[in-house]
Amino acid sequence: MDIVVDIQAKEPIYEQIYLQIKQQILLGELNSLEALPSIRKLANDLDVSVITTRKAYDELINENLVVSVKGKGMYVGQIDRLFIQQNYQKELKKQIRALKEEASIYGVDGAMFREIFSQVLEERTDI
Amino acid sequence: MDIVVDIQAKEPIYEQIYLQIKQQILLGELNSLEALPSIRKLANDLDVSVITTRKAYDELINENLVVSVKGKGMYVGQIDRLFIQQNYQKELKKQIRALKEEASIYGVDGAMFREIFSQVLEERTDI
Amino acid sequence: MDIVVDIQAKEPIYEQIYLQIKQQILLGELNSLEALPSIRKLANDLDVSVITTRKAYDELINENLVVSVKGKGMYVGQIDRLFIQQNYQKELKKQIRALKEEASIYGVDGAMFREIFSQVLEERTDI
Amino acid sequence: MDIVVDIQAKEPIYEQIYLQIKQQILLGELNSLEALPSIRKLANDLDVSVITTRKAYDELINENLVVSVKGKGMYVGQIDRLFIQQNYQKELKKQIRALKEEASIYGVDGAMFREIFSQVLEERTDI
DNA sequence: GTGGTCTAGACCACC
DNA sequence: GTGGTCTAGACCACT
Repeated sequence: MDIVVDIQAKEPIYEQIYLQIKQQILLGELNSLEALPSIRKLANDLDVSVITTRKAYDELINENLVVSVKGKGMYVGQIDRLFIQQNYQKELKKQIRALKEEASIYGVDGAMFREIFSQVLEERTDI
Repeated sequence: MDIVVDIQAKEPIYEQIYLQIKQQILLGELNSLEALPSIRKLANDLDVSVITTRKAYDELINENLVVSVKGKGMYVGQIDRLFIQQNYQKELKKQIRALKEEASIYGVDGAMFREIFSQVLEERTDI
Repeated sequence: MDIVVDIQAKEPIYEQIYLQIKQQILLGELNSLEALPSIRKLANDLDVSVITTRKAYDELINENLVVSVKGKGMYVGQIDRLFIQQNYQKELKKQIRALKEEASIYGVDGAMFREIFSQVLEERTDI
Repeated sequence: MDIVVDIQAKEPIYEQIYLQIKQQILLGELNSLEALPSIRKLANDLDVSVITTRKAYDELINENLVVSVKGKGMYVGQIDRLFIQQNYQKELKKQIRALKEEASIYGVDGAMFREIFSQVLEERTDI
């Protein structure tokens, strides 16, 4: 489990932890039913408070990505990738809409927006 | 000057004010050197505290969009729209890249991303 | 009399007017006993309030650069250039000291300060 | 953290605080990521309002000299001293040029300017 | 009248 | 405990 917390970032620390675990689960780096570090151990490793790691796990449990087994620890849940992806698509649309609206403030119209978007999509992605 | 504040929104009030004035300046609805409502008048009109309108103006001054003249009032600064738009385009590209990377975590590949993007762009924007 | 007021400048308007008249007197562009525009005319020409031009003239009178003749108007005073220059030298030293102190904050020591100073002094001044 | 505020000084209190913290950061007396006193503690120690210390910190955050971490406190940012010093040197040159030009108005020519400058540089700085 | 500075409170989210 | 936001007052310099 590689997790890095950036104290300078504007997102809360618990969200950084939450996002990184979520990402590793979705990418298949952590497999279903695999054990995760305990709240206390993770807090210790990252040098943050127990409350912070608990909050991160709470969100993951809430989204069924992680299951907590009393007396044993935290485990990666059974993932329904299709469901998650569909949910994400709604979120993605929202974000694109927000971007488009912001762009219009700066005088970037639909055509220009599409052009910029295409440029980015055509960039080589390997570093 | 049409400014609307939603006291229930999660964005700070001063940010709402800041964004709306910024938008009107960037869109050219307010011209360079044109007078803006005074801190007190705006606070009164919007029924918020003087500190809140001041903070909004402070940010605008910080970005050189507004100049404050002691004893006279607030004025729209001399804006280089082209420069601002070019800077923004770089920022926009960064954000699209981040979105694309995030999407790949959720299993949304380039083609699907482009498809979702097109759907959003074709939405009617008036509502 | 060419006077320009910059509403965006951070110095008060009365000070801008004061400084420009003072400069023209010191440079000999305005000669001793020459008539100056009245407070009201100047206020009108510059599109500022009478109070503002009065304040500028008050300072000039205070420094004996201008004399006000009741019922007639404002006139350039008899200038003691040597006295003014000596006074200014004290002011100049203060400013250089302040600059030097500020420089030390940024890690610019005496030698570096002298070097930068020399570079500026050797610049061609025309243009 | 030694900070002294002079309530009688003409500079705003928040600026005094801002300058002294900035100085200590730039001089390396405070290291990157080191914790700074909290807004409340500093306000208490200096016997000024919380708003005043906040404004000082706000300016420092604005210049990326300080980072604020919600729920934890204020920390010294990661500073690129070389970059800052180089930027400052440009600013310093501008100021010296302005001073030189002002001096010429008062009849202080290049040689005299250099002489006055040398006198100041040779003053002992400890007092 | 205006903006610039300052005070003494308050509630919230986060750690 | 911390910083982020907000309120309702105040005095000053400038126009």
